Amino acid sequence: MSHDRRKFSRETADARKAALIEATLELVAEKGVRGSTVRAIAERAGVTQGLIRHYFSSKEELITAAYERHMTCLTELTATLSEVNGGSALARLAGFVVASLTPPVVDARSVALWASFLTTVQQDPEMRRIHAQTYADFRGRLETLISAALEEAGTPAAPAQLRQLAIASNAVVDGLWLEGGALPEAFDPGELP
Amino acid sequence: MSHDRRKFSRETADARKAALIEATLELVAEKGVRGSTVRAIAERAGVTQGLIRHYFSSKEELITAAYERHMTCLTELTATLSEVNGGSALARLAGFVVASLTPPVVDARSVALWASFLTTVQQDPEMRRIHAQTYADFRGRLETLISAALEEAGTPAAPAQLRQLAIASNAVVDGLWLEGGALPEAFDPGELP
DNA sequence: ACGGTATTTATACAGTTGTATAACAATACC
DNA sequence: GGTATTGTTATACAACTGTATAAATACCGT
Repeated sequence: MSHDRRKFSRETADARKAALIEATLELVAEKGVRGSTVRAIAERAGVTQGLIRHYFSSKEELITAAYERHMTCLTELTATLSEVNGGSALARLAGFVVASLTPPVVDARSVALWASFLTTVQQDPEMRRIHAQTYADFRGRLETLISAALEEAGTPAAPAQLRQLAIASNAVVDGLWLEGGALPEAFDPGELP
Repeated sequence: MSHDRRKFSRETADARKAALIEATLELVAEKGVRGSTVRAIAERAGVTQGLIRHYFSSKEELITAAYERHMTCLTELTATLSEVNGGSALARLAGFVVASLTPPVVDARSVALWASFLTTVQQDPEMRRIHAQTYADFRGRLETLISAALEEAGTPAAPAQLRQLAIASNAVVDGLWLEGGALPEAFDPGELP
């Protein structure tokens, strides 16, 4: 009568962590951070709940890792998508902006994740750190591209001005990204960029 | 040794409900819906947890009521603020849009609430209903103002076109509102409108 | 002043949650 | 093939959460 012990196969640490993180992101997008229980996450990843603690020392650490993965994936995705149109510095800058305002970067799930993580970011210092770091990375890439484009145009800018330009561009892109993801039906394809 | 029973004063049903709803909104903005426990809400409202069930049949009903209150307050606030500049229909329309894109309507807490409620709205039919209703109300006011402004300009529009105009305006306002509240430091005062 | 009412508090309870630990078994290694 | 390693499961536990109910007390009408 004792329950049969469930079959399983061993996976590499990286594969398991990735599966757990992906399951976490799916669930957080649907139910929020507090609604994503370790049991539900484990079930979606196809494992039992105890395994989470084998790879992450706490739920908080898993959430943190998932947030970091999501954010870095977003900027890497836009960077990769923008690389296809090489050519002039201006074209590369334009490609980066367009990529960041086009699916799959602009995406309802990503905005749902943004919303779900917002509260946690406001309250947890480690989440704040990751937020600041990933934003700085994205803005840094933007700044580099802007700098190259301005030099190419023969109108190079001072570092302080560059920084301001990057901040402003980042704000516009962020806002439009949020808007596009939150109200997907409100825009024709290509209208956002 | 038995704990002294805490003193209390009776309040009207409306006052208590309002206090409980305000406490709920504060907490939801800080900790999210699931992070806002009935005990924490009651404590912030200065009562004990049992009282919540005396005025709301469940936590879900309280959350629902708080969401509805927040949304209707937002549109009533913009409507009130826009009424000061009466005059031409165009001026009233402009006032409405400007009010919806200016503090205190544009506000970090409101966006935090938007984010916190998003997951619940996606999952709970009653929350969805309230969402649809309050959005329809806001867009309806917008449509009325647009209609009046167009008639005033001598270029009245057909109902179908009016509807489309209202939808588009609503999307732009929503997006900018979200942007202004989420990235408050990114804009100079008055830049958003 | 005083009893009745119903607002408010206090307490209890079952289900869920994150965490901790022991038991088991899939795989690598010899 | 047998065995050690450790990835994985199963189980336990205390804290927390929403809900339910009984007891108490502030206030209104008389």
